[in-house]
Amino acid sequence: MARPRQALLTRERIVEAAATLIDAEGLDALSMRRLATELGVQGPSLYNHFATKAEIVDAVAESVVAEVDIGVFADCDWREGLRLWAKSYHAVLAAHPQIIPVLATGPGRRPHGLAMAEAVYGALIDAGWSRSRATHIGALMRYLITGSALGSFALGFENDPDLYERYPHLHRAHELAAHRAAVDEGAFALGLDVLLAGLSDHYDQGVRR
Amino acid sequence: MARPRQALLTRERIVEAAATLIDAEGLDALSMRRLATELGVQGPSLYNHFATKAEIVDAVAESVVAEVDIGVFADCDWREGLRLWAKSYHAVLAAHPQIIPVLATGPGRRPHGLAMAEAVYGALIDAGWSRSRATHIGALMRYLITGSALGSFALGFENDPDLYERYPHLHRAHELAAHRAAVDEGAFALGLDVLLAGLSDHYDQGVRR
DNA sequence: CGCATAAACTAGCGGCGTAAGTTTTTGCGC
DNA sequence: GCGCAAAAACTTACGCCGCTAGTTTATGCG
Repeated sequence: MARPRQALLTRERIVEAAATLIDAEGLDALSMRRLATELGVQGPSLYNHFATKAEIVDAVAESVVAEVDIGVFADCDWREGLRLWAKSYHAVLAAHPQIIPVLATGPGRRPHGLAMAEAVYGALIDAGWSRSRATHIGALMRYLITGSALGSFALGFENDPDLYERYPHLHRAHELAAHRAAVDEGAFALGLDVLLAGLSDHYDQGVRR
Repeated sequence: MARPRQALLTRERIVEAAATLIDAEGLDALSMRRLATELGVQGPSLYNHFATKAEIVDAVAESVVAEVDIGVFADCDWREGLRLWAKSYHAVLAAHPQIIPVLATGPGRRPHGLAMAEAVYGALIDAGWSRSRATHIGALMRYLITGSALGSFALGFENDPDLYERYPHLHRAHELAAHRAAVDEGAFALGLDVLLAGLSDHYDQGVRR
């Protein structure tokens, strides 16, 4: 086949297929040949639309970030805005767990990522926080959100009681594996409450820098 | 060469070389052939000592975790113990940034990882926190520590002023790239202070579950 | 109508993790 | 002291991978 009368691929179709594949089978399952097959095409044809595989993965990450609701900062207290945004972000990551490592480590210099940073940072600045404090608070929220999403804590415990015999306090740790999601939810909720309450105290006492 | 009179490889030598390679050139630079070359040996010989590449990476991660000081919980308040442990963990990650993605996402079912979990969880239980709260607090600290170490926040901003023209609050964001380490340090310090202060309040008010 | 461009193709390079089978040395049981 | 299994290196090779190069053909603009 040479050039078809109607283009088989578009950037949108590629990103969509890649996102579906990643969601269903994980990051490792995404290869250029596999993705192309999924689209009814030969591997290298993808390079007519994206320069590298990393660009495709980036675009998938961007499409996920785009799902986060950043309209929540309008007309509400910065505390409430942060809380709603964090919950929205958290929910989006929970819906797309396989892409989280990319979001946790990757850049994010694409429009939606920047728009989100702008919204968070802007809300904090508008509330009266200093530029450096706003930056720190934004980063902090990210640590909490992506960290709980990575779910690495409970994930580390295998469902094997024998493993923990030597560690008295961990003798029930194997039960954690079954409750991984609940642990991360609980830790996330606790972290969100404690952080917002603490920052709120600083704010009310005028410590904004 | 068949079997040499003196074994060329040991698990220790392999892990050490892998750690050095990862620290110096990153996770992507670690391939079985490259690592073997570094050890003066052919690629597949490594499989006489480790079953898979993942096992080697795991062992490197374990050797990094082993550097964290978990003796800090002895004879001190849980708050001070957590703070000292967090700072030690943070410092270790800062010294080995390339391995952080593995620690942030990976299991951790090896002795040193378990010993660390035991120490943290045990200290919280001994202080009177409920099992579920102790679990949540441990997870929360991990989010903060690994999140700030991943340094993904400031990393996302390229040193290109033009990029931010459309985002009024981000017009100085490009400066962040140069201060990535400082941002993560600041956010980590803020997070540690706020979290410990907040948890301390809960504790003093008897809210331990 | 002509032609640059776009979008598919095929072929192939170098690298990857790892499996299989070979050779030689070691060290233990008889 | 000897025989032989296990250990530890080797070579070869398979099937992936990301990506490059060059080819073909349809499209759409001047």
